[in-house]
Amino acid sequence: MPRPRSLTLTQIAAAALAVVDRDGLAAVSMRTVAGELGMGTMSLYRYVSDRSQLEELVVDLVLRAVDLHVPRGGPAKRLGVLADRVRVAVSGHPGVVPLLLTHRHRSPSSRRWGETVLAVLTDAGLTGEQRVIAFRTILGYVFGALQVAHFGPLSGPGTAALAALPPEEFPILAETAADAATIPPEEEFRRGFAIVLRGLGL
Amino acid sequence: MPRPRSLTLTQIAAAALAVVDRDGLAAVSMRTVAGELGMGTMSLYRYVSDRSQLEELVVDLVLRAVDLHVPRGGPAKRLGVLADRVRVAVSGHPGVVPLLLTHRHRSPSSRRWGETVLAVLTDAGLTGEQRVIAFRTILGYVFGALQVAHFGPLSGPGTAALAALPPEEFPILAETAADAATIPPEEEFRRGFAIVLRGLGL
DNA sequence: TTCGTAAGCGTACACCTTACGCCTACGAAG
DNA sequence: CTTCGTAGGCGTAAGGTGTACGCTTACGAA
Repeated sequence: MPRPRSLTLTQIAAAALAVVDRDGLAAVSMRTVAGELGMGTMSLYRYVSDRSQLEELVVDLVLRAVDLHVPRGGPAKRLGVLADRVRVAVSGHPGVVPLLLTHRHRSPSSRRWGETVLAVLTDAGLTGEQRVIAFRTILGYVFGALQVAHFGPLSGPGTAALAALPPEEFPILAETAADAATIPPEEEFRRGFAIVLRGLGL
Repeated sequence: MPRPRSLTLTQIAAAALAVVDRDGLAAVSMRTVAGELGMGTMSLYRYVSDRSQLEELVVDLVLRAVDLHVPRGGPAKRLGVLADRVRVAVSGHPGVVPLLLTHRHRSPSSRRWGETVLAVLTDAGLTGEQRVIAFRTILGYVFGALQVAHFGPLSGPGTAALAALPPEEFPILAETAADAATIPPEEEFRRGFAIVLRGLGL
């Protein structure tokens, strides 16, 4: 009966994500996103109640791109693939990393990914406290690795910045930064996750 | 010759931290922090160039409280203690977690902690790429665990919220949330870190 | 006592989120 | 085909934010 919606929440999220990718996270505001959609600022509030909810939508859109089909193979293989898919999805939108870190917990896609990971863990024979610890360790590593990859002292622009530090105060850090420069990000992520998996006995 | 400074950067950071602890991160602004110090808004800019730099100061203040004396024991014991000290320091100021995640890489205290961890790893016989991966995995876990502990679906308020979810879509997540409720945060952190250490062969 | 330097602050501006109320597009009912 | 109720879209405005600029003033050294 009433007038139908002209936009979906996904379209709104896509517009916000476009602004992030093009002009950076700092450029995101209710005005710029509304402008991206060709509508007035206040019209956005017909769809989202809040700026925070808009950010949530963006996070969910990025995480929705993660394929949740569990590949064939042992638990280690399965978990490795699931984790790496998150890395890939996020690496395509580096600007949203700060948003991911603070809004991930409210994203349905994030929860679905968690459910999938838990299914693999359960399938591998884990239950009770063991499963809780394993799950939280994996979660911690995956999002911690994303944090480190984008804000870390040994990755991306951080590595170069670190090399310029006083080597007398940070001798090993400087040396390690030099070593780190030769390892591509995916390899770092995968080898780090392999360590976690080994610790889990999978 | 000129008029001396009346405040130190540490005092500024402490004032900002006090605002965070009392009124939450959202309450932090140049005005409120200046008010906390009993000075005008613009006076703050004599000390920091930026809001971002103010946040950096807060992060560094929190991390400065981490004791960097390496305890006696094997590498696992040493790293476990160093990691847990970060957890303790941060858990006293939950409001700064989002700041930690985004500004950690510019904090000198954070770098000093990293140098200390690297020294332990070196002492344990790690070098080259192996050391890079080990370091980044530890870094990823520690800050990832902080992220998860404060924004996670299985911790703090998140656990209860999750239990209220549709169990038909997230059956294992709901079950795991119930299991998680009985494990105290320090134990989760320590056992998760133990998994990482085991994976590292330490 | 005088003077130069930098501390501290008042004002102002651009921009942000968002509350409120008007106009209008639309689909269903008559 | 007309009418009407609902909700979509937007203009305006208020309150809060970061910060540029320039004035006043406290202080230490000469």
